[in-house]
Amino acid sequence: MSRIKSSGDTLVGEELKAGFSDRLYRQASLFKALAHPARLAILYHLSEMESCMTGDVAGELPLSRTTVGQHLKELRGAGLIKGTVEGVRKNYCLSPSGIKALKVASEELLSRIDTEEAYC
Amino acid sequence: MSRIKSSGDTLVGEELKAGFSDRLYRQASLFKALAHPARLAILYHLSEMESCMTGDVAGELPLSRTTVGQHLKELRGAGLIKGTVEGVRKNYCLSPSGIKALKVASEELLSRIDTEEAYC
DNA sequence: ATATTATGACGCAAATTTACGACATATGTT
DNA sequence: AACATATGTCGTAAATTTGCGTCATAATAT
Repeated sequence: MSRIKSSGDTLVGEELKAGFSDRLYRQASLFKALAHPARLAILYHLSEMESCMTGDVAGELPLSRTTVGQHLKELRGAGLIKGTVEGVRKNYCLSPSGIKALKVASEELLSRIDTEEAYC
Repeated sequence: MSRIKSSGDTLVGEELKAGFSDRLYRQASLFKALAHPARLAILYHLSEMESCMTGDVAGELPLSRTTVGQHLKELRGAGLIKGTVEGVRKNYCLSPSGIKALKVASEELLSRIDTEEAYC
């Protein structure tokens, strides 16, 4: 690895990792946020509920509240969801801008690699 | 791992993991294949070259030949690329069916979570 | 003030991923 | 046959991810 992992992590600043372009790193982290069934489940859940609390989701998934909290944190870090405090609880919902970024990234990738025939 | 990784692998068997639906697991593994800059770089490279050898890609990336080989293996496992033997070397290229599956998966996800306004 | 409730943060263990060097194998060359 | 070339496999080390229990904190309720 030898990757320099700073503190902020969320949307901070993409610091000089090994040798790939920032764009690749950015795209990869968006997809990484989708690379776990629990996170996909959370996104789907949020799309149906329009908003919900950590405890809520935890009840729906085969995972502990703490673990769900971590996945929520990662989704938030990727910018795909955001949360607002509402008294004791926190309300999470999909973040239009993050979803948009994901859309752009996947469209860019797919438009480049989409092909009808195999060359080998 | 502990995953039974058979030969054909791609859409094989999805055996009993924790508690999410097979569909979520399948989608997640497709996205996981895209969750590393090196793998994205390989896909982009293949889209430009139409086909290429392991050694080739390794030359383009800041990684050893062995490591690139592992990433190629993962992409192949996800069904996104395939390779044909050509004498001493192996030729890799994008796999239309795998790309198609990815396209379907990301379209499904995006159509479900796409939203104009934030609910919190 | 004292419970109760909902969360995030911290610490830890197990499982995975990532990266590589050293080998083994197979195909062409000379 | 002896060599060089292109790959895949194995073993290993380091870094990350995943999952979860335990605490600390903050907002309500009693």
